[in-house]
Amino acid sequence: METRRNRQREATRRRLVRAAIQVFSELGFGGASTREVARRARASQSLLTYHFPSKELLWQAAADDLFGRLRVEFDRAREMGSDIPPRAREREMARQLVRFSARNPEFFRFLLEVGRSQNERMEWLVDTHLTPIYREFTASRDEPPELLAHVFYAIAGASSTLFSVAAECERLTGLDPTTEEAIETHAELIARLFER
Amino acid sequence: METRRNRQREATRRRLVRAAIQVFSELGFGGASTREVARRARASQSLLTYHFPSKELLWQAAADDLFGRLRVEFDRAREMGSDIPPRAREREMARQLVRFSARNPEFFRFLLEVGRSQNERMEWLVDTHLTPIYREFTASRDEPPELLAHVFYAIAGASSTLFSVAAECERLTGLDPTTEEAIETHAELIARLFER
DNA sequence: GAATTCGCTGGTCAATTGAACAGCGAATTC
DNA sequence: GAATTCGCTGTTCAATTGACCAGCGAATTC
Repeated sequence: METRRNRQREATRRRLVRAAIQVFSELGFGGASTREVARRARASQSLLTYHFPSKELLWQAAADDLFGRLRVEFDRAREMGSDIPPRAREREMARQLVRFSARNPEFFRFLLEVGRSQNERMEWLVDTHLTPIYREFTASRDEPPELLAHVFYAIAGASSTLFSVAAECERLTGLDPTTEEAIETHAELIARLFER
Repeated sequence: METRRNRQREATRRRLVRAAIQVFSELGFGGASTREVARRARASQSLLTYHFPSKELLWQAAADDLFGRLRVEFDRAREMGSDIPPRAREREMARQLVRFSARNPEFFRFLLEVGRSQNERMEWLVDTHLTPIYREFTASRDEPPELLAHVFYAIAGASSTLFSVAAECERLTGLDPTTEEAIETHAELIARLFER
């Protein structure tokens, strides 16, 4: 039911999840504190634990949100690309991936943080969110099967690293990766790199 | 002087730094605790704070060690490649980078963790260690200058991501990135990708 | 319009954190 | 061989952590 309470409730949860995504992606799971998340969402820590009874569940909610965004992007891209020849479609998909990475740098930071070691969060993320994505990837590609994993991580890394370390990149190279120009340049580079 | 005390001292510090690299790369700076580092080095926490008075300094020592390994690799590669034609040399450099990433997955995890946000550690790492490396990179490449940063991070990401998330990759794709075969396959892929 | 639900607050808890401290005792220096 | 250095230990401390709980009061339901 769409009561005023429910609307307010969902708005609050969104604020909390958004803050959680930021803090987790900046500080990692262990480095992030629930109080810092609450602070950024302009909420009390007790409100946070009310909506998300444990840090674990908060992290899962953040992951759900991020993968939801990717899902939206994917579906839109597939729809738009259904009538384009396969060669041009692959190029466009690569471009879209770069643009997604630029708009959601937190996404790959999540993946990189959790994939480092064997732990429950990694297993949950793989089983819940990553496996369906990888399945789609393998189905859309015609590389020999023993190369699929290599290409997958090469594309992912090449597309996202620039945006994942934007602050470092700017200080090191002078390039600000968040500008529209930088994003499109990178998209073009990645698309060229992985064609064929 | 090479006294017995000094030898023991250096051995202990090496043990501590090695453990620190592991823990920092797995849990990030904020997630890592000095007690966990000490535990893995089979030392007491007070011994750790004796050799490295603050967590910050321990982290710097770990970074110094990791960049030292890269420096050794670089120098060796440059030496060996001095009489090879530039085209083949670039290929071999790419291969060496992949092998280094495979043997030192902690290296890029460090970079990715620290580059996420503006903070003192990031600035220290860029100014102390990253800048000289990036300078060498730009000098050895003949891309147009506005592409250099893009290529730099594309190569870095494509080479290292597979090994940075080895645990995740194995669960997701079934491929164990730590095997010799996987490493060489990835090296070949990256070398082909970035040639020309 | 009375009863009840429920989003939210403030306070509290044990556990963990990074750091500091006073001492011990074997290795070194004189 | 006496004096001293110094690598190392055990303990302690204040601060921060994730989680829990008893209530309040406006929105909802009856």
